[in-house]
Amino acid sequence: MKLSTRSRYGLKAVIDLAVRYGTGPVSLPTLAGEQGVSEGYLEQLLRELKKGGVVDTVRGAQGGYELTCDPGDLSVQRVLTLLEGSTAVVDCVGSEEQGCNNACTCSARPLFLKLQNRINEVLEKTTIQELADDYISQIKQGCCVKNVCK
Amino acid sequence: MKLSTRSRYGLKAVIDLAVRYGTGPVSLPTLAGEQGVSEGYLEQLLRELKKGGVVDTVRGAQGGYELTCDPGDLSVQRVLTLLEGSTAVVDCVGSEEQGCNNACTCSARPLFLKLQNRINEVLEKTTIQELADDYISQIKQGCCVKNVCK
DNA sequence: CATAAGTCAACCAATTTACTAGGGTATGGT
DNA sequence: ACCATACCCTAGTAAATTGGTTGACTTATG
Repeated sequence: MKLSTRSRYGLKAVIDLAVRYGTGPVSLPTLAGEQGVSEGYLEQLLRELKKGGVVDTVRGAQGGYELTCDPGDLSVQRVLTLLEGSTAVVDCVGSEEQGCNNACTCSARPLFLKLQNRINEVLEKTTIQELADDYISQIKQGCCVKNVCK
Repeated sequence: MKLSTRSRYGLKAVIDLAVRYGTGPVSLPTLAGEQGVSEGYLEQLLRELKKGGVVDTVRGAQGGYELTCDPGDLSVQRVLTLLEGSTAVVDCVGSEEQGCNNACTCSARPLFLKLQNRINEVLEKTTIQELADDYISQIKQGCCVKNVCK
């Protein structure tokens, strides 16, 4: 049931980009430095996000990454799906409906469906903007310093 | 975010035991046969469930496994926690609160907390009895035959 | 005492995860 | 022109996890 570090690092990078939305591209060294992740690893995650159209890049000096859309229009679901491949707890209740031909007699299926629904509700309704706002207000209260968290 | 086969096989075995609750022990070959899992593998899962006090065993001929309590008093949460180790999506929001000392400035933490709450709601409120009842009524409608599902 | 059945430890192969390394390409400033 | 900055891409790899299998042992029933 665990979320991979891919998802955690990637999501936090997106939130970072949201905080800086509209102020020009943010470089990989900046993003990686803030989270204590290696540049090489984070770059791979950002590339997935680029493929998925969530971030855009500017090459060359003074380049970097930026969100392609308003963070208020970006759901956590979309970000995690790109990073994780899928947010399904079991394949047979995912959006791709990978064929389990025993669906109707799988004794655990009703549970899986209910669980997946609740999860999707949260992931779809929560926007990156909300998380960025929460984060900013935490920072303003100045309780700690860094966003580093394994 | 995926549930392991451990959890799926183990949970389904427990539901199987719930369906037969009160009718004496069910043998490993019976349980394994019904789900198309190897006996060796399922045995490991059942052993965890025994350690956790969810099932009890009777050794020797005509022995087998049985639930230690009424399926109506057994939550899915309890079963999955034994099989999966923990149902936390990230360690820092699990019940053991494994120390992330940056909790207050982790930009993704509010999301993780909300997500975990919704998941726990479902897992704690759903009883094995409910799943067993659903399953029995599905079977009575006779749509397919087996409970085998990878 | 033979047979059915749970107990337990050890091992194994494949896959996934979480990275690292290193070479390539584009852009801006001097 | 040149160089520093920064994204682009592929490949490799160590460790952990997953999903098992094997086999020796113990305990009860008939």
